[in-house]
Amino acid sequence: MHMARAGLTADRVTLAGAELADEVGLEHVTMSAVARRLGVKDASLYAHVRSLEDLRGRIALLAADEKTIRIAEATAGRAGKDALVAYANAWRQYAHDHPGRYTATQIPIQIDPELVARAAGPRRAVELTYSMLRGYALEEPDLTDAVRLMRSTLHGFTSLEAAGGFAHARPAEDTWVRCLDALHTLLEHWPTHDEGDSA
Amino acid sequence: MHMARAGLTADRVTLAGAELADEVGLEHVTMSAVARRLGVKDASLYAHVRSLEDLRGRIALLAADEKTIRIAEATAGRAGKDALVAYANAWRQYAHDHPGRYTATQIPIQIDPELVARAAGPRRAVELTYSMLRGYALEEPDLTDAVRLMRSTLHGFTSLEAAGGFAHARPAEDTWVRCLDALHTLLEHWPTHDEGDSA
DNA sequence: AGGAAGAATCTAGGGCTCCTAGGAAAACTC
DNA sequence: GAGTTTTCCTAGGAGCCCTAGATTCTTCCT
Repeated sequence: MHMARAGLTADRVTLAGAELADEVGLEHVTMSAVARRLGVKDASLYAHVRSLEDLRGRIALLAADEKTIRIAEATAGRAGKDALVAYANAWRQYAHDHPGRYTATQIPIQIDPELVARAAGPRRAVELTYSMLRGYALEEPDLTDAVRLMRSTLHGFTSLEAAGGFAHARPAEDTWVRCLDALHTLLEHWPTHDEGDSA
Repeated sequence: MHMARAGLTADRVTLAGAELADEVGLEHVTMSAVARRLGVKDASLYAHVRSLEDLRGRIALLAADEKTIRIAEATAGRAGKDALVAYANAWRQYAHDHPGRYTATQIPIQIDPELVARAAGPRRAVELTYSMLRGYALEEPDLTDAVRLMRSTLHGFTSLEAAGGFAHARPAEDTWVRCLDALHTLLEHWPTHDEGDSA
């Protein structure tokens, strides 16, 4: 008699937490709530996950992996502005589809280093940005700066959009398209260094 | 005998919460912690603040006000790239000086509307961006798009920087300066619409 | 098949948090 | 100085995080 095993595992717990985050917001992802969703007592989760903070970190890494995969698929075989647009749209779409997971991405890094080492997501994400920008003729350190600008703008836009930062006057979608245009032309005409600040 | 009155008020509670947020992080701002810092029992706070969520909202509005004031002071009497740089530096500096308050800014809006109406911060912030960008020859709707791009990039950069998103290879400071250059030239050569997508 | 070893889950409980209800004490008003 | 209002308190319920130790399920060995 009695219940069959729930078949928990660190990954299943993380997934349940991620789903919950998308549904009710990351701040409402609690041990008890995840346990309830899995039909299990909260104490049972601690065999698979060290703490709530650990769980949040795992959700963040899961999100980073998923987002990276989406971007990789979207940009595969594309170059130039095509690649830029595909990259950016995949980023934004992921944030829309998985708002809870995406906000997990933003938490200041306090994740088990061993776990981070095993997750390829964040590292590959940066690499993808680099290779996507290789279509534009940028040399280091301009390339690094461009990568950072790129990531800042995409993150800032999706983040502000999710927080309701854009008043309704003009559709965010239209602004998005124009911003991508702007970024593209900016990357094509990246201001070179020796102008005004060198002796 | 007994204690003298603590002299609490909604603003004093909010300020204590804001200070605590800067010291230990917004997620550790609890009713009990704020009460302890004020030398008071946690139940006493509920005479001034509706709930923890309400308190967080008040901290967010306080931060928005303060940030706006700093930006206004920094850009006063400046124009063009001067104004742009002053604006951006004030933004970033505020995030550095008050990390807890700044992250409060990012919480999805769920603040008492009556409170929001009384706080001029967020509205003035957008107005300031508009007037700062008037130096560049932009017409609507390009102006709105530029404002949004501007805010997205600044928010994204400071947010990623605070989260440790920039590996140590190149100093974030250098990238920052170059990004402002890039934004400036972008605003001067904002891509006009009728190119490629109109019939 | 029987039983030992190991893993997964549960029960019990401590400490902390948010928040409410109602009482005591200070400050203000006249 | 008495009454009113405001400020702060004590008391307590409900929920959450997490630990310790018991219990049940699986697996695997012989």
